[in-house]
Formats: sequence, structure tokens, C-alpha cells
Amino acid sequence: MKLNFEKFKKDFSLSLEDISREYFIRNKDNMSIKKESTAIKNLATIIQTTLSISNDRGFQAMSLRDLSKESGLSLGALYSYFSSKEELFRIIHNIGMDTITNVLVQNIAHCNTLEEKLRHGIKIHLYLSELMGDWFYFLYMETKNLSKEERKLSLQAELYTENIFAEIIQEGIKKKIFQTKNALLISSAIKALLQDWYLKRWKYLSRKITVEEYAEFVIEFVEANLLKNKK
Amino acid sequence: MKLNFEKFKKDFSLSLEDISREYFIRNKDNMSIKKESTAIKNLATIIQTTLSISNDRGFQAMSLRDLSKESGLSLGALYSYFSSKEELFRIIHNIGMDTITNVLVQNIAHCNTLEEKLRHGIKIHLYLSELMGDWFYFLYMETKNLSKEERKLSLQAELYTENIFAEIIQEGIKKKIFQTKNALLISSAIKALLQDWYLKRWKYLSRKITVEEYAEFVIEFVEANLLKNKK
DNA sequence: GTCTATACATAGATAGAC
DNA sequence: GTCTATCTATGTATAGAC
Repeated sequence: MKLNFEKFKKDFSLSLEDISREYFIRNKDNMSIKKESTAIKNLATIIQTTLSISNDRGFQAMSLRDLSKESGLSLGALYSYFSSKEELFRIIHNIGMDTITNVLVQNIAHCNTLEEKLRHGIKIHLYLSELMGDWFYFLYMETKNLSKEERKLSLQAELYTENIFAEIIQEGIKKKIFQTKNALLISSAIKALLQDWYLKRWKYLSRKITVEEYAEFVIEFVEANLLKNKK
Repeated sequence: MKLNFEKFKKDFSLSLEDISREYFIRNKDNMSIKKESTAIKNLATIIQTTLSISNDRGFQAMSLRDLSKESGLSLGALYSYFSSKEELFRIIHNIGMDTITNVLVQNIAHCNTLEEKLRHGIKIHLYLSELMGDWFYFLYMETKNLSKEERKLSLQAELYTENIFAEIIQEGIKKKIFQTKNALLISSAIKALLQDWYLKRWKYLSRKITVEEYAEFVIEFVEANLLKNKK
């Protein structure tokens, strides 16, 4: 089960329309828009535009007039898709969280060896963030807009992914495959390196580093630590 | 020249008052406040409060009425320290950039060996971000508020620090002390790990990891790569 | 379902008394 | 130098025609 970005991309069927459709189906009872096709089309535009403006100037700095102009929908129309700017934020935030964790959980799955599991996890995370970069960036940068309670949930997501790696490493230590005193710190370092990829896209893009290359680098970088005295 | 946090902290004399004083002296001709002692005192409060609110809710989300309330100065008084909210941002941003780069440049200095240089650079960066965490966080998270032109300058600062490490590593490769094909990627990874320290303080704080421990970890982590087949 | 026009609240910024 | 009161612009949100 050799995994590369091209394959992942091809198999990754989730489009913005799919995400919008899923949301519409789940919530159509509470929505004033009834016609599925237009609802999905417009939801997709609204989300896309919001992500794009927010990632440029910030969600707070985006006025609904901006959103109206850039999405092509009027102010009035916008308000039939959400009841307040705050709700718009929550919708996007929740959809994003859910889809991302779902894809991760589904994909970071059964590999034969622990080494493979580790590599696989790193690649999946990077590949996904490559395809859903604007979501990742949005979720990272706009946590401020959440309430204290909601923030906690958001932080748990951070810990969740970190923990996936921590468990792999812990198990590897038990089985004497990996060697380190800092399983948790290494997991948190992995997380930081994975995040750097989507937080600094401008940098890696301008240096023409592909996601494959970066993945290889991270894997090597981490393994050099876990397999230290073993080679 | 053994470097540890306690020593660095003790030697690090730069207080918020000092920073405010420096700014006042440089700009007093353009300022309506003339009395040095009050100017400095109030500047310090304004900056501190702005950093604190911004790092919690975001600069955009902070209204000047918020700032007025939490700083204890009236709206009118605030406007004798800056002429617009945008200027307030630029002042803090510029002061922050300048002081941080200055301290870094002054401190990341002459060590005997390249290995020491590398370790020293990592420690200084972490120690400084420990003492000026709110500035670092602010500068990282609020770049959005800058114009396109100013953003470029800000990105150069990122590259600047990265480059310090890149040069050390490059030289180390030449002298066959370090071994890697990815000098630049490793530098960028170092940067990411250093940033993680102040971007996720809540995490490291709750795990009771000290800055010393984290520094040691980063150094080990990086050296495991650079000294790979050497041990 | 979508538009335009408009109500209402809050933001940034200034004037003038103390 | 600092305050309160106020102006003006802009933002969110709604009403009602089409």
C-alpha cells in the first residue's frame, strides 16, 4: 500500500459541493431555502468566498458587504443562508472540523508495521492539508472568534491528532522499534511541522517544494530521532 | 559560556518602560504629550493592554472603547498617543519587530564552534520568546492587518531568522561537521519548532514543560539529523 | 429566492470643557 | 493632559417589493 499524493488526490472525491450538500441535507428543516440545487450552489460560493477573504484579511475584518460583493449574492440573500455573522462562522468552523477529523480518522488506518503507520499518518495529514489548505488555515487562525467553551473543544482537536502520533510512538517504544524519552514532545513536534506546511504555504510554494518532498523530509527528520542508535 | 534561561532573564534588562521610553524619545517631536514620565507610563499601559486584548480576541475585534476601559484611559486621552487605530497597530508592530530583531542580532553572536552557534541560536530565540511572548504572538497572528507592501517586509523577517540557521548549517556542511541534504528545510523546521513554543503556550504550560527542557529537546531533535551517521 | 432600501447599533474619530 | 459629549461612517440585520 504505497501512498503518494497523486493517488490520494485522485481518490479524494470530497468537493466543496459535497460538503455543502451534506450540510444542507442535515439542516434543511431549519433553512428557509428549500430548493436543493440552488442551496448547495450558493452555500458553496458563500463558504468559498468567506474562506478566501478571511484567510487574506481575517474573518473579523470581512464585512458582510464585502462578502456580498465578492460572492455575487445580495445582503438579503446571504441572510437566508445564515441568521448572523456569528452563525456563519460557526457553520464553517463546524463543517471544517467535522470533515477534516472524519477524513483523518478514516484514512489513518491499518498498516502492517508501526513505522508504516507513522509514515502513513504524516503523509495523510499533509496531503489532506494540501487539498483543504484554506480550511486548515482558517481553523488555525480564527479560533479567536470562538467562545471560551468552544475554544476548548477546538484545542482538543489539536491534542487529538497529536495523540494519534503519540500512541504510535508509545507502542513503538514498547516493542523496541522506536527509541526516545520524549514521545509526547516528538508528537507535538510532528504536529508543528505538519502545521507549518499550511501556515507558510507562500514560503514552500516560492521554493517550489512539493508536498511529497516535504513529507519525505518530515519523515526522515522524525525517524532520525526515533531510530537514533539503530542504523 | 554556558547559557541558561535564568542567566538570560537576569541579564535581560529590557522592560516595557524601556521600550516605551525609547519610542518616546525618538518621536517626541511629533507627539502632543510632552511630559516624559506620564507619556512613558501611559504608552506602556496602552501597549500592554493592546497586546493582551489582541492576543485574546484579535486586534480587529478590539474596539477603542474596550481599550479605553481596560487601560483606564479615556477615549480622548488615547488619541493623544496615536492618531488612528491603524497607527496604533503600526506603532506596536514596528516597535516589536525592531526590538526583537535587535536583541536577536546582538545575542546570536560569536561562539567558538558551529555546534555551539546552533545551540546558542536556538536557546536565545526560545528564551527571548519566553520573555516577550505576547509580542511574538501578536506579530505572528496579526500580520493580516498590514498592507501588501508591509506584509512583504514582515515575511522577510521570518526568512531572516531562518537564514541565520541556514548559514550555520551550510558552513557546518562545508566543514564536514554537519551532514544533510536539506539545510534549508532543516532551518525552516527549526523555525517552526521555535514558533510552536510561543504559539501554543497553553499546551506546554499545561504540561509543565520548561523552556530549558524544550530548548534541550529541539537541540537534540535537530542534532539527531545533522550528526546522523556521526555518533 | 433574491433584490433594494432602510433601520438600528456600534465603531472610529474629534471638539471643547476642565 | 484628560475627560465627556458628540459627529459621522460603517457594520449587522430586517422589511417588503418583485
